Amino acid sequence: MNNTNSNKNSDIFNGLNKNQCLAVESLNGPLLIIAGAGSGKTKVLSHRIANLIDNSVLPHNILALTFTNKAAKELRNRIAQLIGYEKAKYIWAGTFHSIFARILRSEAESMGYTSAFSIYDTDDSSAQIKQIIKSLNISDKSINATNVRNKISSLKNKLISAKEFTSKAETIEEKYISKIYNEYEYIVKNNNAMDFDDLLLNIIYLLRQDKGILEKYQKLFRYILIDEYQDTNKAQYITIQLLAKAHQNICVVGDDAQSIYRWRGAEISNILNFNKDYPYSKIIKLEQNYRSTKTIIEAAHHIILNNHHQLAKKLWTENPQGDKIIIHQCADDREESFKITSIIQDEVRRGMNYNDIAVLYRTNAQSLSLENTLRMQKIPYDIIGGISFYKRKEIKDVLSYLTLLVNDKDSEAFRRAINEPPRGIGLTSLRNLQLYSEFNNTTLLDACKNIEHIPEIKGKAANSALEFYKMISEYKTIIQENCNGDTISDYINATGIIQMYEEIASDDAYDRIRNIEQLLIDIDNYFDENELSTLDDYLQQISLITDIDNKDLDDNKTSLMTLHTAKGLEFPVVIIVGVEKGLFPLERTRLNQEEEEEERRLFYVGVTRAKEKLYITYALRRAKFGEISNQGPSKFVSEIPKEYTNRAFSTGMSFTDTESKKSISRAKYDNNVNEYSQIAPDDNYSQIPNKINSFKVGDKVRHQNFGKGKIIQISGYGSQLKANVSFENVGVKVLMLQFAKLEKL
DNA sequence: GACCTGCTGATTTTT
DNA sequence: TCAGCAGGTC
Repeated sequence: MNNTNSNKNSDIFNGLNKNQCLAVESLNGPLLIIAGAGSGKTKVLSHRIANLIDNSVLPHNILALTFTNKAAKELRNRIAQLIGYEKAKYIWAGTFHSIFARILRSEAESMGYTSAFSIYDTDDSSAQIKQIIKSLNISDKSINATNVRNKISSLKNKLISAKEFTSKAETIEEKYISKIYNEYEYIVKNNNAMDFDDLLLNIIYLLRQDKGILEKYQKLFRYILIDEYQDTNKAQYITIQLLAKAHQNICVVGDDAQSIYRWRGAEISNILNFNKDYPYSKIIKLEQNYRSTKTIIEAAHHIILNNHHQLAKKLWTENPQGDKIIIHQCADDREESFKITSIIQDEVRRGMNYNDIAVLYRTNAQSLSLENTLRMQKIPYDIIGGISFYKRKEIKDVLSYLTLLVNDKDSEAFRRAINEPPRGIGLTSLRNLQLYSEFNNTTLLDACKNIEHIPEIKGKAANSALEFYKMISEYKTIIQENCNGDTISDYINATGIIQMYEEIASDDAYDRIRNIEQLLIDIDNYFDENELSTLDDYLQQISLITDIDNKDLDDNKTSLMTLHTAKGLEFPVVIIVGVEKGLFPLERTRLNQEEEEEERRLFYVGVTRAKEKLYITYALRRAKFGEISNQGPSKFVSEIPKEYTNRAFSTGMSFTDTESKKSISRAKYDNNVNEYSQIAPDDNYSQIPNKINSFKVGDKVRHQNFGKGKIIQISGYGSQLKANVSFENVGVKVLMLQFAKLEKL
């Protein structure tokens, strides 16, 4: 094939600038594309892939890796638009984690896993580590599960195995960590599970363990494209090298100025040294920005100039000059919140929609006081990020029940499921089950099956352990034969978890039931759409998606999110808040040049999200950990040349109205339904079957578990419709009609 | 095994 | 300030 395209397909090159064309044309050999913010990176990637296919490369020979599902989805859509879905679907386009999981699944046996291995998220890992700390009897205060998990994760990202770390460990703390790390490695493998880091690591082990396998994938992935290359860690870097070694058809796209994940192992040197790793590489710079006004681009440029380590480039745009950046100094965080709401209101009055506006902050904690004010002023908003749906306790519990059906080795899933609802199997019984299973080399579930051989567990505990086993194995058969929304729903009902929350009957419990119900609806939809899929397909897929992937930025709501989350997005109006000393850049980065540069890149990312208007706010006083702290504007503010800014100062108004603040400040965590914020996926409940509206006081009914009873009171409305039912055998229960499946007698 | 209380420590978090 | 959890009590 020619390196330059002779038979230009007009669609592929339509609307591309010179450098974009160059990038799309250069098909063979190593290529580094430095793509500044808003320079059409995804466009270039998708058009380059289309061009590969236009030059007779088969879709399944192309590997395109991104960091987020969102980026992957967008890339896939754009490719499909260019070449049609039929061809596009064979391209290996996805996140590092999902593509690697897919490969590992098909090669699982050769690595001592089954293809239904579980994928542990950070919470699962932490829980497992907590368990290990307990079992090793480590009482050292400095050893806590989250810290150890982070430490182990960063070791894994640097490809340092437990064994290797053990030989290096010097301090007492390191020795403890190496002990935990060894145990963790062993247990997770034994659980037939991989954590997020393992997905990256095991690929390397797989490719290194067997030359045949390496060659197989080198041949398969003849053309490799990597998005956000500046964010790759060592494991990803090595995998890419292994795969690209033979053919060197590797194209990486990135922007060192937007590298903001150093703290989780990203090595900016990977992009800075690309031309050393691949000596014959071509470098193409995309410097024309199509997103922002001249003012914003110029300001961003001056900010990033303060960083020393970077690749030379200068973003420019043909867009209009645009408005100046407005910097608001506020007396305190209360006033800042009001300022933000008035900015939003003004912009809406001028014709913007709420969803044209984004508020970006450095730390999640900042969203709280902001939310209060937004609610009071009736501004519709949506928090992006934060607590994920899939991390909710009840969701994880239900998923654990499902996991046990496909991976009975998963002790983490077992531990979650066994006592939710409480079955009278406490810590002591659990420990005995564990001892038995370790001694006899069986799963915990098998230990339940053989409960009669464990004399330490008797009575109620023994009985319910056996029942637990029976339930799991019964549904394992049912769901293996017939995997769909109905059988799974039956199973979850049989576990008693919904009934448990019905009995608790608090608002919180009803929220949890609704979340479970939402999950069951999702599962039902999944199996409707993917008839050939199995339960482990579903579980692996779900374990790699995040909340953000499901957020609908098209809803007419203002988005609130951290600066990190905002990467890759754009909004006509952006408000960066809390740009003050000690908060942004964070206090602890003050004396560390590298960390400060990363904070500056984060600020740069924030600024370049704005298309038309940028606001920056800071407060002179802020409540921090219950104390008032005084600070001035961030040094970043003064790095923007004055010619691009307009400054506004505090009016000196004082806000003493703290009552309303208190009453709603918890709402975020309470997951309340309200008309201004969509935190839980509540909207799907607007379609309530009419059936439940037909119940009235005095009706005689039957409940699956509670038997016969009579409705004595009805309260709530819509999805919240509840009935107080007096049952013949179990007394009065409050039930949500939507889920109680009451039968009219 | 479930519940209460008092202590601790608190960045960012693509997967 | 305030959520999460370890450790004590019933």
